[in-house]
Amino acid sequence: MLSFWRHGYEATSLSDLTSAMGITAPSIYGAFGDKKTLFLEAVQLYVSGPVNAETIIDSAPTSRHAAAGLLEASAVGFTGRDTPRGCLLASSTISCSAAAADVQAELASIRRKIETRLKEKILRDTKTGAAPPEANAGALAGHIMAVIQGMSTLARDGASREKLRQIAAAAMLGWPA
Amino acid sequence: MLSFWRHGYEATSLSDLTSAMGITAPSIYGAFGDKKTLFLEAVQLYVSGPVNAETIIDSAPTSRHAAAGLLEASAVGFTGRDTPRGCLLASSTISCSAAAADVQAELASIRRKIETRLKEKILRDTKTGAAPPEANAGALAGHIMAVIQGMSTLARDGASREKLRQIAAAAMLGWPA
DNA sequence: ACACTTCTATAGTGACCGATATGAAACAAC
DNA sequence: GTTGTTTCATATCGGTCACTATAGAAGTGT
Repeated sequence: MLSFWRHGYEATSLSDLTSAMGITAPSIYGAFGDKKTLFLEAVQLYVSGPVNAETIIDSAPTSRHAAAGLLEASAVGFTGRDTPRGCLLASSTISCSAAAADVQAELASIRRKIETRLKEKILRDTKTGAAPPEANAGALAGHIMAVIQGMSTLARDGASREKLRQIAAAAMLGWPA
Repeated sequence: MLSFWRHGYEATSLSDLTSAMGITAPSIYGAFGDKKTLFLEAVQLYVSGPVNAETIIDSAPTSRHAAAGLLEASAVGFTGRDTPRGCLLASSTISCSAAAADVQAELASIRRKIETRLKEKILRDTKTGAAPPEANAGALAGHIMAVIQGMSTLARDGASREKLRQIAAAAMLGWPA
């Protein structure tokens, strides 16, 4: 999975996987079917890990806390010592061939779900008074998602955890109320 | 070049290029040397085109105008009718094999140059009074770059030009002064 | 001990990758 | 008209891709 994280879906070859996992190709195909399924199961592990977006959003008291929590988790998670830089979900199928368009769409769908969940959290806050009623929930959620995507690329380019934290702080400067 | 833009550096094959350019493989190698050089020349064309980051930054009256101008140019450029979605510079080497690490580093260097130029514009404004002296130039510039990176991915995922404009507006809400 | 199932490794499938050697066609010089 | 040079396409290079057919090893039940 680290190979998928580091090099992306298509640039990771079966021989990369066999040598990293310590098993041979027929075992992989017996257990997972094909490369695509193996990748999507790795993604599923990633997005439902101990620190995952849905949990952060749902357990936050307000949408502001949710946004800040997502950004902080990203700053930490994208610069881990024992993992590749950046985000598996954000970087592994950004550009790929037409043959992988369905995998790309699958990951885009996961990203959209996270954005929608954040947007609805903001919307609820505008109704309860925890956020100004005129706040543009779609724009705010989209902005946070864009920043997270960008932090992934910056982490891959070598940005430090502290730099990502400063970017997160700059992103939260415009949060309403 | 559109093939590089749409599918990225490694996912674009020589046969994609020959059929798109209407010439044969030996002609490409005679003219450019290899695939890597051809790609980097395409990137050079892209980043020095009629609407390019350096010009936007340098011709803006203030760093605030520069940031807003970069975001607006991104919203428009990433959703063009006759070009692939997103940004060639932001998406074509996000994840690639170890063999393309040098190409990846080259594009990262170009992105860093743009960020540095924006940061220095902000720094100058903090000295002339056009921006508050306590503004964190590095964080602000990094934030704008992250948003642009993220807008590229969102555009690829299908976000409309209007959606990107709203994200840009949300990103500028926190701009100081 | 023996038949049977399960698992995995060796070896190889056709297809495509980036990059070229080779030969034919077009053109310039005289 | 002949020669030398340049241009470009056909055909092919070795290598790697995702994937699998085959066969042997390990384990189980009786």
